[in-house]
Amino acid sequence: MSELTAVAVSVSPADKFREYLTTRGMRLTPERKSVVEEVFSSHEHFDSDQLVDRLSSQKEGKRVSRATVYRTLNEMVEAGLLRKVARSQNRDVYEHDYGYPRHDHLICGKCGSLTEFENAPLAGILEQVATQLGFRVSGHRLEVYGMCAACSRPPRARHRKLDMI
Amino acid sequence: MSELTAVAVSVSPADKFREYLTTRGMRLTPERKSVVEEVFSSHEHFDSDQLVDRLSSQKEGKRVSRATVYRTLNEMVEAGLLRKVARSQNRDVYEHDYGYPRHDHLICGKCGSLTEFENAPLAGILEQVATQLGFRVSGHRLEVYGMCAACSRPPRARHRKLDMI
DNA sequence: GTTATTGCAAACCATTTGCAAGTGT
DNA sequence: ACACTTGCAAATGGTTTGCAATAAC
Repeated sequence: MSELTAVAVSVSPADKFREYLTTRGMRLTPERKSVVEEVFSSHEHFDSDQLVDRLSSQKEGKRVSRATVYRTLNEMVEAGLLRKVARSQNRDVYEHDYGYPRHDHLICGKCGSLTEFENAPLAGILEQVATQLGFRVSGHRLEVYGMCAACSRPPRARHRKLDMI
Repeated sequence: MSELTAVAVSVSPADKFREYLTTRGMRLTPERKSVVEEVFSSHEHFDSDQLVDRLSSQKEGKRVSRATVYRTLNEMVEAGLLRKVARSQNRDVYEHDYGYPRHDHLICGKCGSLTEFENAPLAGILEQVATQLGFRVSGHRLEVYGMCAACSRPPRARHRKLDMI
């Protein structure tokens, strides 16, 4: 078993961030560390405001100013740790882009739930289309709108066809 | 040949808008008419600012205040005439949603330009994925990010130096 | 020391809104 | 008269930025 592999998968978001910061002559300060750790403590989507709240309710000196949160989030996007996934209620929404597989979303118009899915052929199609138009792809965002399984199901027991005869 | 068909396709955006406005007890004022007509005078994507400019440079009394442009654009989205297609340079970008085929976009991260494309297999894939997850699709939004042909080209190549000798 | 970084408050900026004056019926 | 509209200017609200104080190297 390769040690390299073990090492590769064990690079924490904070380490990955430090790596990126170093190449830009920047440091992984306590504030930035707090932000990265808080962000990667849960896989939920979030916006800047929610993150500031979560950082405010921390025990001790973990508080980080709103300005620094914004600045750090931008750096994390640049570093490939986060991705702006959508705009909801006039706010940027982020999700993990590191240690998490690429995926797209089914968005239920009724209950608002997000369902993630992966589809390999998709990327191929996009690449092909883009190439034809001389466009260099760096990423994409795909949101499929409709109604999720739960919301499609009638609230009560389903009507069995036989009952209708 | 059916007259009904002829009538159906001849409904102008302005008429469609008036129809919608009427159902809400609103009127197709000269200002609103100017906006609709300017918007549908070209198939290009546009943002509010560009539209205000276009309306300002009109000959006579066609000028419409910024506030009214914003208000009217929102109504047109509600009426199904326009669609907010993306956010570019921190601005909402609109495109025709009436009398125009469905398509997706390549978005250049450098110059912000939008390129449209149509791809039939795409819808099939989405339908298939969704079905597997019990999701009923009603629509989607796909934005492909990257760099457009013009921006990928080295700066020199853009203006041909030979012409300047 | 020098350079990066933080927090605060102010600035930004696209979009929205309150309101008084105007317009069509 | 009445209800809808407009344009102006002011407000909103998420995000960015200038700057002086602070911390890491």
